[in-house]
Amino acid sequence: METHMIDIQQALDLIARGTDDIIKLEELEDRLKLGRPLRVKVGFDPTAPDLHIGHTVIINKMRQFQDLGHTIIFLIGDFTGLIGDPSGKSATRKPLTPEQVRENAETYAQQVFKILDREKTEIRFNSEWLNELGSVGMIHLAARYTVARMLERDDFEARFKNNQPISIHEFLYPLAQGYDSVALECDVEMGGTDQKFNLHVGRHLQQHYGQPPQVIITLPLLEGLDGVQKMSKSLNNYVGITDSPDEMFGKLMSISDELMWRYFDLLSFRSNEDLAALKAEVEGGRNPRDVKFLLCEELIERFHNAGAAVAARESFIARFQQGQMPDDIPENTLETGGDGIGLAAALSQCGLVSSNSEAFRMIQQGGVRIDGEKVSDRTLRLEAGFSGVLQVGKRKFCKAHVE
RNA sequence: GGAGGGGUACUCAAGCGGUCAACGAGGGCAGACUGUAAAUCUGCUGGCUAAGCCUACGUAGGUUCGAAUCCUACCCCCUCCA
Repeated sequence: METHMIDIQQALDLIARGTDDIIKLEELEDRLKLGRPLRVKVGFDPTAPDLHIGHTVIINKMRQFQDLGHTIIFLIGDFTGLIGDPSGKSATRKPLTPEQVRENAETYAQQVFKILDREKTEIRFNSEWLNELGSVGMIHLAARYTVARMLERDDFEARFKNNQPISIHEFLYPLAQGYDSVALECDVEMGGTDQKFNLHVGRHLQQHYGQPPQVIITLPLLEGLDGVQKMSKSLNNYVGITDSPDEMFGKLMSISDELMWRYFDLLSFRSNEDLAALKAEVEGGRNPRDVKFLLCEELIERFHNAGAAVAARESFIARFQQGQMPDDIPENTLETGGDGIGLAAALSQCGLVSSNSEAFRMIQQGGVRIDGEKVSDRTLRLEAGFSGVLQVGKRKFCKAHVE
């Protein structure tokens, strides 16, 4: 491969865009000058195969590396998954069976190749070499790091100071992850900003094993729809990349104006000049809603297609600006043996509320409608032969038939 | 091994014999306003055959007219000392 100085500078600029930190930039430059495809590792947890747009921040970056001719190692942490990344959460993970891991990996692949180039992606599992390592190997590995250094890690330090428990095995997580870099002879490892410590351990271990230390690149974590906590499925503040176009549109429209710009920065492929222009327009009086439409459409186009994006926008406008009912209302037939059914029970059976008690509450609060008409009588019965659209709140609908 | 602290609803966190289906905060849901935004205001936030009843404060018993609150045993968690 012919490489020229100018190409390298361009590559560096592209890689650096949107990153949080690169350690070290000079080393990255040196590696690029080698003129061979670099081995770039990114690790994923095997327990959460449903990717959301927060994950795509890094996946986009992976794609950029591929476009520059480098090799992406999509590492599935099936071994480290037994430990669970100690960052933040304390829930213990249930070990997955090899079949589950394989299934999850397959799901990952389907989703991730909407962005990545399959030809330039190596999918690996870290149980491959970590099982091999054995207890003796693990002890040797553990001997490469000190407790004091381990406690430098922010979340360990905080927990230690606050008398929160830290289990010994949690120390093994960064070591195992770091060893992955040794086993794979990585040139670069990328991760979220919360991964910085783990990535550093990789550098450290590689040096012990006589390898040049990997360059580490951290990327910002995308905030969830609430704009505060990081996007995650468990917090239910995410947009899944397999969400339907309508879902994506609705969820993305619900983010705050401020957050919208963050999403543009991290998710949009628009140029910086483009974004600056949009910002200026909004400041000049353009309705931010319409700019948010652009964001929605770009992302839906990416994960579905252009037609779906337009359709989603139109259905959004019809439904929420003009108050029309959606076309795809689920239907439900309620068997009552001809006696009719109480409204609360009907709502509950249609799955619009989780219990009769909740149904009563919703009725009391004026959140229930039948065919668009607000209902306030909690004792209302739907007689046999009834057929109509039950609605709870603004977005839950069900077409019910009573028999 | 010793000493101490703790286990309360989705989460955090009060309560420490009745007025506790359990303060407060966060989250969530609903209503108003709207751009399904933010902000703000209001209400709700265990279940049921629903003005009544049932199940809930780590588990199992006990004391009491009455317990989340007292007693006993057990389980689990944390800290400190060894």
